[in-house]
Amino acid sequence: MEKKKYERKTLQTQNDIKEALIFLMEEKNFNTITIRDITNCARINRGTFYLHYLDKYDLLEKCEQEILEHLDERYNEILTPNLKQFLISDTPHPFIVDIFTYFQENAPFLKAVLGPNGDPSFEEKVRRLIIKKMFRNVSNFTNIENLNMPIEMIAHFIVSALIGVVRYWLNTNMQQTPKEIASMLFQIMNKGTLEAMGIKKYILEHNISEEI
Amino acid sequence: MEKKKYERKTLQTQNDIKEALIFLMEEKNFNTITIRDITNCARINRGTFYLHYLDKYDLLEKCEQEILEHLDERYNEILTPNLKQFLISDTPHPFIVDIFTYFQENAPFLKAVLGPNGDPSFEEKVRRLIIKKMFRNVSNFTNIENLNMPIEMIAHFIVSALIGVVRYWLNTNMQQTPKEIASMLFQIMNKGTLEAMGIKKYILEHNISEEI
DNA sequence: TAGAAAATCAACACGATGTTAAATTTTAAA
DNA sequence: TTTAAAATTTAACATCGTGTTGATTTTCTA
Repeated sequence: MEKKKYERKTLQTQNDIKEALIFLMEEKNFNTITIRDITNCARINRGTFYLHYLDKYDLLEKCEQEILEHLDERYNEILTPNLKQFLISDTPHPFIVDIFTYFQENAPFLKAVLGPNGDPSFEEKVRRLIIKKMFRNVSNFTNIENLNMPIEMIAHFIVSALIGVVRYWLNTNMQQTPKEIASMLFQIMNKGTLEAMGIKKYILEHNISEEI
Repeated sequence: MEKKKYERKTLQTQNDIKEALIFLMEEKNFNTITIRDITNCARINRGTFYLHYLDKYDLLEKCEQEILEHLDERYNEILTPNLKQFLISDTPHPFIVDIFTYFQENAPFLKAVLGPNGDPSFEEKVRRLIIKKMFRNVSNFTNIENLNMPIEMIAHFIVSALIGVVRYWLNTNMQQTPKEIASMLFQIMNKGTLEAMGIKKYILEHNISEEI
């Protein structure tokens, strides 16, 4: 109680700072953003910034940590779902739908931090988190030893593709619902890319010669 | 002739500077690297740096541009290959093999610039370049209008997955040959991820119940 | 409304930046 | 080997962002 006396004001200031950072990151590179830029944008004194954060990297990391912790908490209870839906339909795994939903809720920050002026170490942290969640039980459903490539490689393939689709989706202003985009993602993953592009079908129908 | 009199020395200095940048980027964040760090590492005077580059961002961009131009030139003559090999075998597209080969040749720089301390705008440029090359003729092999998702989305899926596999490969010190890793990538793309992970087969063999 | 917490303000030392002019070293051609 | 041009070095400079400090003002809430 006594420690949280004035926390409303503090939180307001910290929120102003974070919003200023997100606003600035949408148009200029994080490297070129100065503390003064941030405090001007947040309409606070430059000294105030240092009452809350060590430096701009500390600020960025705390913004990122917030996202990562929410993502982590949000999916700790999700159990391994019905596997059949992977195989017989395009119904996406609810874990993936929730990822898109959460990314949609935090679109401005994530668009900035995953964008060309963003922070590649954040993307790596997201990759690691998702791989941890998605692949924790994978050995229950396949013999890893029998595969002719490392399972980690497939994991990186999937997670990079997932984040790539997220980035595409954010950059095209989220024309699809989270469920729709997750369903599209699942179609590509399950059918393979050639089938998803309709190339297999087209070649059969048009009887394309072997050499072109 | 008269203009290239002393270019050997100039090129040597510029090369020293670039090598110093790559060396430093392997261990510390680009943002935290100073001009003095670079010139100390390259054993040249700090002022000399400014005879060659505007600032460290100019240096980074010129290093990146070199890679991108080589990538671009290298594949301008590659024709659309036999499409059947996409469908009936795991023989990877020579374009993809060449990407891995070129990335292997420039592993130290690419590992650094695609890594967590790297430059996300470079990855975007690589994505754009590869999409341009890979998808220039795609409408010859499928009816884009009939797809139930945007072809650009599939393009971003594929290219992000490709770069994800490249990153995995670089970070695990390239245990596979370019042809091997490209072949693995193609297996995942063509079979789909579930089949590549052996999950379809496992579930059929073990008769796993619908709910778990 | 009084007291405590938070934010502001002004001033400071510090270090990296980018520029300059003069001196020095390196290079390649005569 | 000499020599003139080119490249680099050196030292000095103003500028800017950083992070800190102590005194002051504003804001909140009890």
